[in-house]
Amino acid sequence: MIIEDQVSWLPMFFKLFRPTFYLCEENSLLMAKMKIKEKKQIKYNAILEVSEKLMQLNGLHALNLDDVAKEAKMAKGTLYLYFKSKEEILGALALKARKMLLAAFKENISSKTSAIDKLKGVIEANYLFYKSNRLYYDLVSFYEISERETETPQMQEVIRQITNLIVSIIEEGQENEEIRKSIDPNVLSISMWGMTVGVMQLLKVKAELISTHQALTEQKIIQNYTELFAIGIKK
Amino acid sequence: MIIEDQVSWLPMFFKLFRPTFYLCEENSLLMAKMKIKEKKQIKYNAILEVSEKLMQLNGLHALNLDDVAKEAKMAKGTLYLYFKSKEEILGALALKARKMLLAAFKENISSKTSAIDKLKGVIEANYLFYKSNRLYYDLVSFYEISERETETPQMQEVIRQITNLIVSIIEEGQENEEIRKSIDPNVLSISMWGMTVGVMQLLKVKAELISTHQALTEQKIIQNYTELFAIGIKK
Amino acid sequence: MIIEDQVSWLPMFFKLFRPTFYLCEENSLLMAKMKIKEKKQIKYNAILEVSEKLMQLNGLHALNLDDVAKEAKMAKGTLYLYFKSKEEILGALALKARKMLLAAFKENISSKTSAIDKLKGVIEANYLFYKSNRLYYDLVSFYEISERETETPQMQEVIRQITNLIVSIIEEGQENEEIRKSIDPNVLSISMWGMTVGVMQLLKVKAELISTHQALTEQKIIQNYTELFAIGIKK
Amino acid sequence: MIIEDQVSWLPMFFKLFRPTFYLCEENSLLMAKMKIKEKKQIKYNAILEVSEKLMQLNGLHALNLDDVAKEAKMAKGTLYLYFKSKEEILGALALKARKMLLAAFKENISSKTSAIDKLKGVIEANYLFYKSNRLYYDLVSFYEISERETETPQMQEVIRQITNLIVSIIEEGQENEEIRKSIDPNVLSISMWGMTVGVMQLLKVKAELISTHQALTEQKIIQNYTELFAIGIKK
DNA sequence: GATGAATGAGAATTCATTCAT
DNA sequence: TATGAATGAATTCTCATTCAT
Repeated sequence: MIIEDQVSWLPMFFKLFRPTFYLCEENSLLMAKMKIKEKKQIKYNAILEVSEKLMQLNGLHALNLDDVAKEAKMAKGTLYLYFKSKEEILGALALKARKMLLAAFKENISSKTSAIDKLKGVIEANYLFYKSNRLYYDLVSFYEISERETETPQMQEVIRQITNLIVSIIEEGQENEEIRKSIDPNVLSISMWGMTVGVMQLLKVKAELISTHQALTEQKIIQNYTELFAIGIKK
Repeated sequence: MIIEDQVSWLPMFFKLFRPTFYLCEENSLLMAKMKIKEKKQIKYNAILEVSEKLMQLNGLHALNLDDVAKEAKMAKGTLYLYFKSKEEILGALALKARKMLLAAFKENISSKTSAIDKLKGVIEANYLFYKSNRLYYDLVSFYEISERETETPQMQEVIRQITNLIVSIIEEGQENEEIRKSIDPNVLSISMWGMTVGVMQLLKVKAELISTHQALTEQKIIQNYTELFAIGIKK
Repeated sequence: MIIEDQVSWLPMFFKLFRPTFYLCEENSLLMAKMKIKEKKQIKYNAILEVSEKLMQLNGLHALNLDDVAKEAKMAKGTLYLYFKSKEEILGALALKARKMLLAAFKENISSKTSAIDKLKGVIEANYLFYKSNRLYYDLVSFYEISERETETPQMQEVIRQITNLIVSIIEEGQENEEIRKSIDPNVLSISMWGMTVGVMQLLKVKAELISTHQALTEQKIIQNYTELFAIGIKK
Repeated sequence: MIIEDQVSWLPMFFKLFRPTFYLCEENSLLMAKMKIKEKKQIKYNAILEVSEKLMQLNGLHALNLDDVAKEAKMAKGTLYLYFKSKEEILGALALKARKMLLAAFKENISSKTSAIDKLKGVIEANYLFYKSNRLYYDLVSFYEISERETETPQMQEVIRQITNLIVSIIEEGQENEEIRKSIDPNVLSISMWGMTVGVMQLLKVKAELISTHQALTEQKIIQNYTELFAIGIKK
């Protein structure tokens, strides 16, 4: 590196300065680098935030890079410095959404002791996530219900973590004699994921029907599903 | 139109035929009307058939009215005499798909005696329908998992019939002491629909994952889901 | 067809009118069809003319569909009703250019009797074509000097005709003992084509050099090339 | 720049070295200047090498400054310190290509004694150059067949040298009574250049046609052209 | 009823060049 | 010198819908 080279012709006694020198050099370089990184991160985030905002206004599919650029006060080309394609923007948000969901699961589980309560907690967390982060929920299910070829390894990794989390709860439940041992944890994990996403999706799509039908409320449906699931897996 | 214009220059003596013409007017008018209706129906169906064919070839979303018109040997404008919009074509096919699904449910149930077997039959029919009519299944779930503002009353009606069918099975099961009475049939009906669609969707989206994971097969997942459901509702 | 059907219930005596009727019908239909075809042709030509004009102003490569649409007072989409792509516009003009060149060859040859004079005529026609139809010449050589994958069969056909024309002149010359028989007509035909295009291209590219160099004129170069060629092939 | 800045804070006693430094100043300044020039040259060359490499991979027209910068491990802006524009990079490479071609001519001629053999040698060298340095050949002909306003004096100079070389061979041939004296050497030189480039271009563009046509091979065409040319100019 | 030409707003992506640091 | 983020015009192609005939 440039600096090293220069240092090599510095007279011996000058090297006394090196410690201080390096400290401030290191700091200033580091700070400069950090500033640049931060700036990049800030713009990166700005694009995501604007995209999110626009999607919240107009829906997942109406996202349009012209609008994003305009709203983010950037040139359209600039977007492409941060994301290779529109798809990548969606992907980044979907990744974020999945991570949020995983975090929500972990959070909701942490206070539970029995395996079945934990699984109920996962369903509940899913529901709460859906209720409080509609766009993010949509992003999760968008990639979950459509066959995108564009799922990145990172995105798959989060799903894997979610799956593993559920599988480990199930196994724990089987060891504790809470859950029937005849059920393969992998199979249960995936069908639970399907059922849960399906029920949430239904709440979303049939929101109007549900709100007008006296016997139906979101809570009742969730509760019914949760109980049914719990009974179904119990020993 | 050209023909009308020509008729207008028909010579006087041609009007002699009018009396006879009038005599059979009622019938002929009816017949004419029927013919017209039939003709309309024929074209209407032709458009749907062509659309279906093209969607089967290229997928749900690749449908393109230029191609439909060309394939149906009509002008593009003609399509708009039979359907207000592209959306309406999709809607009509989705309606057909729902009707087919309802029929499949009824068919599969007919041989079953116990309520729980009937409900299992519904799940099975759903799966079989998914396996054998991919496009129609897609059409059902496309409208089921996305919030289309374009669901027509007719489409809702079929869903109502499906719901009613399931509700009545559940009620029958409760009377027979097969199914726990604490469950509200309406609630169960809707959550069953959600779960089932969700699990099917998962099979579709995660097909690759499932096929590469040794512990997973479509059958196992379906079976696991079905059993879990059956146990969950049993008395 | 509609018209046939109606005719079928026309009373006998009305059929007397048919001849006249058909005549005018036929005429009017034909005329309508012709009008439509003509209209299409007019627009098709308009697009080509506008493209040609713009290329003449800004060069072959600056052609831009926005400008074409604006200049032709059409919507951009309309262009795509007449041409599948920008490439096709270029191709159509290049085809026209090749046809014009072939015609120029034939025209210039027609008055010549000896084979060598005919070949000289081809070179001369090439030069005259270049001088009087610069854009078209560019279009010919654009496709001739760049490796387009987009040469259509039609375009290749014209080149084939040009080649055949030259081959047949050479063969004729060999029969007449004008041209050495040791030369393969196919080989000569193609190298003649290469040389000629090359010399023209040079005139074009080095126009400035030529005009400033006292010993050089286009005519001298062409003449020198022509003679050299003639001597080179003579018996 | 960083280095300058640091030097400026060097402690006083470091200046003791300055006398010595001054003694050799003239030299060192020269050396420094040379080093700077060399450094510049190194980067300049690096850019050209990378550009060449990328063009060899993807073709003449696919060159893209983003890629160049990345591959050369420079910032994109840095490219503009060494070249005013992308065009200038191409120009520099085209100049190199022309120089290589001139060198190839000289090399191939050196062993020949008769003027006609030398001219044949030029054609042969052209063909060999085309066969073995495709990119460079493309660069030569790209500037030779398209009217770039960007031909620099340097580039023109090389062409002048090529022309002079050929002119002098022709004159030599005329003195030796090998070549007809009626031909103006300047005219012949330029038409020979045109023909030769044209035939090579044809080999390139019609490569497929040639390879599929039984009567045609590159060698036959070149040979036919060469002979025809030789006969055409012979006394 | 039927036609099909015309529309024109989109939409995604590229890239040579500039310029503040 | 060197950087590299930012620009933004440029460009091709699509397609649901309309409307004059």
